[in-house]
Amino acid sequence: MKKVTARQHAIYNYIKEFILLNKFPPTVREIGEKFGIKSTNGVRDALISLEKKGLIKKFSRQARSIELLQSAPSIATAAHVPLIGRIAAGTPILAEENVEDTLAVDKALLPRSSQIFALRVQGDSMTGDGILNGDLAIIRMQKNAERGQIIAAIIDGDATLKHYYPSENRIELRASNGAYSPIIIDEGDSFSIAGILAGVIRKC
Amino acid sequence: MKKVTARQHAIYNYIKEFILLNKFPPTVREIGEKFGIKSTNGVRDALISLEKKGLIKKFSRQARSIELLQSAPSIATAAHVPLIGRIAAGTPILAEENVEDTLAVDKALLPRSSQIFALRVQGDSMTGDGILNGDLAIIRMQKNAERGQIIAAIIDGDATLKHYYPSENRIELRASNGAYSPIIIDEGDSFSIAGILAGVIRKC
DNA sequence: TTTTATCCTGCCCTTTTGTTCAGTATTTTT
DNA sequence: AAAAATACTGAACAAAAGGGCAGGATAAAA
Repeated sequence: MKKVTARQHAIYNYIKEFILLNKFPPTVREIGEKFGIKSTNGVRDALISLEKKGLIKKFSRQARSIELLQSAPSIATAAHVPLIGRIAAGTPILAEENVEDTLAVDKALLPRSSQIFALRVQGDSMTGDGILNGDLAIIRMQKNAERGQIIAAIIDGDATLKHYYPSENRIELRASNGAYSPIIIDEGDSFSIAGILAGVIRKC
Repeated sequence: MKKVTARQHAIYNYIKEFILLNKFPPTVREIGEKFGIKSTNGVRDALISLEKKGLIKKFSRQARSIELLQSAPSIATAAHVPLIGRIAAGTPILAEENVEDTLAVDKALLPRSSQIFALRVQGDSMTGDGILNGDLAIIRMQKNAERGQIIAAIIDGDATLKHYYPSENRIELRASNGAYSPIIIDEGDSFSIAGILAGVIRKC
């Protein structure tokens, strides 16, 4: 029980191709037919070997239950995040009516274990941070932020990106483009933090 | 036979989840068990409806052979582009030894029907265009460019992003950060256009 | 109201499919 | 050389799984 033999590898590859083509794994007999193995037990031996070597997983007595272990890379790398358009008054951000579309993003670019959404940037107030008009901002949902971080702020139902500078009794939201003056949020104003900036995606 | 009923949708969703979890579709009985349907025929009716409505495909008399049709978006919206590290001398850009990783990108962000790769931006010479150090630049492969476009240029095996300004007997590659002077390429210098900028992805 | 579709039960049948047992020949390890 | 793993045949078995028939109760559409 050392290496994967050529035969075993061929069988493994066939299973892989079969799944790619059919979306479900082949039966023992289908494999046997492909390789001219007349006894189901011949295939069985190969499958047991492949399982011992950690290439596949079989679920006992279940039809078409071969699972490939080594080769998971295909789909797993992309996550789908909702693209938020306008935020309807009184609705949570991720409410269905706010979702304009979904966007595939590589998981490596996202923080794990938190809710994420995307927002289309309007205006050039954040060009100083390399965020241009029309960019998609990836936002990690959270209710609080640290001083200076770039946050997605909800002001009167509109979402904007700004640097967060809180003080005693008011919050200052600063742009990174010198042409814009800070927005001052006083107590009682309609304001909330939707999340903090986790990434930017641009189509040129 | 019009809309998908709530029940049918629930069953469809269960199949979807099951596949996600197990990598292979459930049996008729497994579905029935989940929903408290005691007769396989109860499930069968639902599956026949779902098939009529084009949501699934069943292969007759084959175990675990339900295939989801509508829910292709999960894969279809993402494309995998190679992330190019250093470009080994004399190799084509997409040669395997140059590929550092692969990156999932939403197809909507990519130009169709052309070869695409990604490049990690080194340095801050293009901050004027909102391209920061460490950003991933999405490049559409092509050998020529128009004046002023942002290109990925290969100079002595290294790839850089610059604005392309050709003239009679030399090429000027301009940065968009004022602190950098243009690079002048004379005839005979090792230079080639790898492609033009098609997008930017940043992780904050 | 009549028809059609949905969503079931219950029972039975047939096919599909995984498993097991008893061997055999060959190759690889130890 | 002996032991272990590979790579099968062949037959038989039992469980798993899909399909069919005969309804029934509701709900939705015509």
